[in-house]
Amino acid sequence: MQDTHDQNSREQGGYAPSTVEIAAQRYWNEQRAFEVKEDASKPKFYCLSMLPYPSGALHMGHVRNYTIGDVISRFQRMQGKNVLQPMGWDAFGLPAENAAIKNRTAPAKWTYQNIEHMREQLKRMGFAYDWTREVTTCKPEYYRWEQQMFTRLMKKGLVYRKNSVVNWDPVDQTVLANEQVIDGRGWRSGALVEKREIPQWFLKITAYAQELLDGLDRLPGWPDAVKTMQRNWLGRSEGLDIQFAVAGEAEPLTVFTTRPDTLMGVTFLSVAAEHPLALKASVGNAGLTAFIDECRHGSTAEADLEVQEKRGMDTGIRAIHPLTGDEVPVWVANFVLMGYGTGAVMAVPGHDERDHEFANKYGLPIRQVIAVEGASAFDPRTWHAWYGDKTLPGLTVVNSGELDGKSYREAFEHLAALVQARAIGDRRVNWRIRDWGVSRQRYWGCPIPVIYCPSCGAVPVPEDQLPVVLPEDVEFSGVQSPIKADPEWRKTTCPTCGGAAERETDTFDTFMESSWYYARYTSPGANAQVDGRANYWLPVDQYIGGIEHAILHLLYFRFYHKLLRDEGLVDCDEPATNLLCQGMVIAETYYRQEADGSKTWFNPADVDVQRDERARIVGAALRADGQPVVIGGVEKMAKSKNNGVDPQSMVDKYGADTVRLFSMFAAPPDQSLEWNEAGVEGMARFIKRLWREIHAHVEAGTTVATDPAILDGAQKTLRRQLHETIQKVGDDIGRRQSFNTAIASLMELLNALGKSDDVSAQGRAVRHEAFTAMVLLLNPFTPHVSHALWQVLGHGERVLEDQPWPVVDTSALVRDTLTLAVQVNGKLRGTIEVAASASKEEAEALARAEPNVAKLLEGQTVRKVIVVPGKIVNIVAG
RNA sequence: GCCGAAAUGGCGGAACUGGUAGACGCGACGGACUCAAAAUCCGUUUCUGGCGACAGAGUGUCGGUUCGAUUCCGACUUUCGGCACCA
Repeated sequence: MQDTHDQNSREQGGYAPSTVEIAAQRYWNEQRAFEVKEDASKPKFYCLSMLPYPSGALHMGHVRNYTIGDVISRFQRMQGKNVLQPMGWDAFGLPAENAAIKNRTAPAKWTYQNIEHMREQLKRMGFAYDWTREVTTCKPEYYRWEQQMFTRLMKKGLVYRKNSVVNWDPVDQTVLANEQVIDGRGWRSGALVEKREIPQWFLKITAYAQELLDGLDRLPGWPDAVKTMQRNWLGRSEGLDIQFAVAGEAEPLTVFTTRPDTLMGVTFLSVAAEHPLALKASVGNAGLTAFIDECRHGSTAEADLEVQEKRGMDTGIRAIHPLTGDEVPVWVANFVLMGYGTGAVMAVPGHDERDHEFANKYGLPIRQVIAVEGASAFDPRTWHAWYGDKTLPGLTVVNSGELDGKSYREAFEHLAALVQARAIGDRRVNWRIRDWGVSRQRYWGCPIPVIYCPSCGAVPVPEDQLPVVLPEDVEFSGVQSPIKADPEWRKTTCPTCGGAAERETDTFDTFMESSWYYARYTSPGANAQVDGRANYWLPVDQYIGGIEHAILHLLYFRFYHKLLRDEGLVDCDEPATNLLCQGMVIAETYYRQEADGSKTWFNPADVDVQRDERARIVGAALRADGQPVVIGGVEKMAKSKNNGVDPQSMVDKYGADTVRLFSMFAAPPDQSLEWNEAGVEGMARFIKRLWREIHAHVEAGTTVATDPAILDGAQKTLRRQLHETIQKVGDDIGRRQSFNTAIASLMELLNALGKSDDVSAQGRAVRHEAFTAMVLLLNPFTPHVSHALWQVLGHGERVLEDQPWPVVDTSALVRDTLTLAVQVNGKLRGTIEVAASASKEEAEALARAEPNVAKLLEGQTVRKVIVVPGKIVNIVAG
């Protein structure tokens, strides 16, 4: 069906986006243009965008992500590469369960419907995907290999089960995700959330921590910000384990510290509320029991724990300081986490900021044991940054007996030797990263392939019994997982002894599926997790996704790749050589304050803005009633602020090429992109203009080939701009990934072409050369209109990705003269034209002769002249 | 709180390796075409002063290095992303 916009366009000169786009898409489809096979004769290029969660409809974040990937894919194919660009669905997850409760549908049905719809939307965008490799992670033919890998890792000892803390909703009797805990309460029940320990499965990512850290140095194609965040997340630290004997206990309390040099400043120890010692001390101690119970409330999220008020209580237990033999009290503190290290830390309030705050609050002693040359006086009441900085030059240990006068390193080595000799500790490398907890107490996920046998324990499901299939046709209320509620599903027999046994009813973290999908795309239909084709395509040459995945997904992705490698399934060490993290898509928000204090949010599409005489926005009004609305600022597109712009409506109105072009033009890929419909119209104008200019050019008759030898000055200048543009667009896409400036230079070229009205044979020849190149240069961004205009230019119907990228004629780039800026004392005072061959002396002479400059130099002494060839002359005078 | 980013005209952004700040687009203003409108085309558009040539100021704030700083260094402010069960 034709929309009105197309009809208008047709009357006005011909560009009808939906006709053009559907025709191009049909042609690609018929040609199977983007299906690829392994081909050893060509360099391969694997371009991968993070797969979407099928939430219902494509949003602008998807459009942006996938347009970047498509631009890079089409560009690389035009460079002669064998390009793989696949797409799939990260189909398990919490939103399907929420939708299921709301709509009374099974999560599977909702998910599959969403996939159908979103696949059509992706196709309408014209992305060059090889759909024969599509992956849907909630299907047994996908997740069975994930289950197989897990059972193999169990046998290798890379999997273990231990107790771990979850958010427990005591009213709904269910585990909550961090997202479902709002201000310490369950989002549905409103009940105060409790921490509860339950047994869960873990993958030993810590066994690969060192390799994950070292590997970052071999990833020059990853952004430094991501590598830095991963380094800090891994958090390698060298320190000592030190044992403190506990009065009346056989077992000592072991703490890990990176600051053994401050050991003499220890005035107490802190343990987590869940620490066995704390629990033991609380028996018969009502106050302590109440405090520990209170620590159980609230969320498990680290951000919440870090900002909560630091609180503690003396357990009454006394530890023995290993150097002095003095008694030091053991406190329970709410900021010590059982999951970190040993769940116990030594407190040095003189030289640790958190301990300092804690000690001042509870009146615990504060001791200075570190001095720094030239630093302020030590005041136990007031924290100064130098107290806790071990890297400062001139740091020496004080008030510490045998350690006095030592540097950080000397004290560290001294104590390392001492604790080793006395067998009360050792050197240890500690990591901040914790093992990956993969158990989820949810239904819509991949079943964990484990069987619990009363006599054999936890047994992996044998490979010939995989997959363990998740039933899809279920009643879902949300109170409990259907496979947990069903007394029959779990019943099975033990693979080892044959006795009655039960299946694990937890499912995997959905990061598990998204950690290896990139490898599965290489091996569609393989009767293994991946097959030999993986080593043709891997590693991924360009990975594209949101910066919000900088740590978790991208670390699990790297970890899982190493697991695949160590299973002998892939050869390389890292999954992706280049990474591009795109920014968010944001939009203006508008609202009205309601009488009850709530806000009603209005979509930007329904609001008009008002401006003052200087074009500044001074207000906004709802189009429907003309009454004012409050401008709420630019924020990430979200349902809660009603500022989402539906890509479908934009494609219907302007066409996919315009939407693609705007999303690549409005901002650099790694920055946030503000959606602005007036800007979209600007892109539509550009495409329409190109369409009109090319049609007008072709209708004016035939052309001859360009003969550079006989061009006049204006023709040479235009052709130089053309070849400068070819050079810039190739460099901007291929090296800089600066798509917005590539498009800007194409707009400048069209502006220049529009200004020339040279109808001579060579004038038309240069225009023809320029239009032909432009259609190819624009093809990665606007493939549909390029497909149509290529035929208009008389080149026949082609898959343009098989046309070679335009080649720069370097002889066309030569300039006879250059413009230099002339500064006096660093301030611009004029410009001069110099011959390209001019010497520094000639440039300086011309600069001094420039009238404005000469006037300023009158009566001044020239002290120095700096000439930067081709750029600037700076005359320092006074 | 910790880790990582970002800040430039009325707005989105450009300036790639320290060398003419504001390319390109939007918006606004003026004009052409039109009976009129839409569409299209042309021109102006950082701020202040000046008829003008031009002068002064200017890239979040404060300070530094340099002949020259949006770019490098130090301190700070604000906003955004992540913080392990949202994906």
